[in-house]
Amino acid sequence: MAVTNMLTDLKTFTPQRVVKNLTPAARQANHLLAALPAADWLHWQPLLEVVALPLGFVLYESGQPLSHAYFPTTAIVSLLYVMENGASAEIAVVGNEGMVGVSLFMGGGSTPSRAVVQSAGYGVRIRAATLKNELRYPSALMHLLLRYTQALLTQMAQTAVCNRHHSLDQQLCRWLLLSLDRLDGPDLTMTQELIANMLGVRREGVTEAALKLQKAGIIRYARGRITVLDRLGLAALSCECHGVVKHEYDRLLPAPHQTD
Amino acid sequence: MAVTNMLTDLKTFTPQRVVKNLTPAARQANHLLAALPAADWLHWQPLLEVVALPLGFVLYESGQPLSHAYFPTTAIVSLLYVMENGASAEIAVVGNEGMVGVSLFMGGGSTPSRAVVQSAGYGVRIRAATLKNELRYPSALMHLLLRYTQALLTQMAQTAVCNRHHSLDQQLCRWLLLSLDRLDGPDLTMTQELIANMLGVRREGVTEAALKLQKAGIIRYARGRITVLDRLGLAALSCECHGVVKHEYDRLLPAPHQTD
DNA sequence: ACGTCTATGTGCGCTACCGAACTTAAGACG
DNA sequence: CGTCTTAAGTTCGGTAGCGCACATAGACGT
Repeated sequence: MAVTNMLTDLKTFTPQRVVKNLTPAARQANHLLAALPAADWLHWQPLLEVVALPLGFVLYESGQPLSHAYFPTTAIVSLLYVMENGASAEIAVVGNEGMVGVSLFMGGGSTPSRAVVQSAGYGVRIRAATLKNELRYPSALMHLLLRYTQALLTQMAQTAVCNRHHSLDQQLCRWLLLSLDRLDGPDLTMTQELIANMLGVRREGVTEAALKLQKAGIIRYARGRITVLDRLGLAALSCECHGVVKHEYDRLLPAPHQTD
Repeated sequence: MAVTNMLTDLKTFTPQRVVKNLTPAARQANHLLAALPAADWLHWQPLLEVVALPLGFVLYESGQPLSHAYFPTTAIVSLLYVMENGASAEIAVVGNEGMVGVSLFMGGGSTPSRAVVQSAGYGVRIRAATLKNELRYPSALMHLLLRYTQALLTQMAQTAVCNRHHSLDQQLCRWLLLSLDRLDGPDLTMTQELIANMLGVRREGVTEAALKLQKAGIIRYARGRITVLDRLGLAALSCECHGVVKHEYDRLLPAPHQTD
């Protein structure tokens, strides 16, 4: 098993605190926060702070207590599991639709996985103790987070099934779609090496799969920059997994009702 | 991809209502119920009923609203995902340590997976509407269930990783250990065909793996009856996955404090 | 006792993916 | 401008698991 794991070699950045206040824009940028009733938002707002999340930043480490919960806005975070021998696999992706650190309100305080920033950007965070304290009684956010957790559960289940039954080609398509859903444009900054770590396969395998996609005119890429040219083509080549997960997210977390 | 799926061919039994009242024994038989403070138990007891769960009984179907939540006592339930082409894979196992139907209190009401009785036995159930209603406000059971859900999350994540990285041999060991943990004795009633469906592999693959284990004197089996002779041997051949999951269950759901 | 299921064992060619070693080429940086 | 680093492409032998076809052998009903 490949013990080479780029992710473990990356420097551990500390996130840059951003001093500017939470703008309404920052709120709208995360679907969970955006879905909060206005009254709740007024309550939560002073407890939140915007932080930069650089590529490779580790939000929490396997088994370690979480210091904060994060609501990504423009960043994408991978939940990944690193095994004893160093091999890794992504078990879920979190972007502006979700939250990192569900174990905080589930009661465990930690999980045997690691959260790493897969695509640099910004997020909003809240102190672990604060969140725990605030969620002792039911609230709109609590219910929202529970529904989100169920969606996360679905994503993990689907990952398990996909790992078992689908080809690397299909999984690459699924992964690209999953990332695309959480980004603004069609471009992602991501080397094949990193994708291989996420999928838990060889880098060479990703190269071959990516070549096929490029030859088919579905993506274009060079040196860590991938552009998706044909989203529908991707979806056609992907396994059902992406669709199922997306559908479940839509069902559980309907488009944020605009309360501003 | 194998479209043969024994599980879909099994007759759908209706569970036999058991008239006798909930004895203290029935409560102790499920760890979650056993962990409830005595006062809470008095509250919940009249809402529960004991049911027989025969092999192959479907507790809930993918995407369908749940009618009840189940707390297995002697039965074991598989959460499994059936794909469009009929291929299947188990994403988690639930025995007397847990509960089937977490989506009820997570808020979704359904999940894109199926719950099937993998080992016949008994369980305690509660009506979906009742549970939902009772859990609108925080309670001991709610916190317990949330912690349990986090353990389930870990199990799913580990399944995903295991599917990716470990050999069929190792996975069979993991699966046997997972089942053994939820049974009284060292015997399980289970054909290789069914195990193959759970693991999402060929029946022949299971045959070969099982042969190795039998030749090594670790298990003995014949026609749907498997006896584990050497649990430590199993654990030695298994991947780390079983240990990680068990450890996390123990951490999140400590041994029930005896309140009777 | 006989035929019939059903569970298990076995062989065979095939494919996807692995592990390793190497090449090529595009930025980065002096 | 030349050098270094890193991303991506290529090749090759090995292997785990697949799909398929078929053999064997308990269990069980009549």
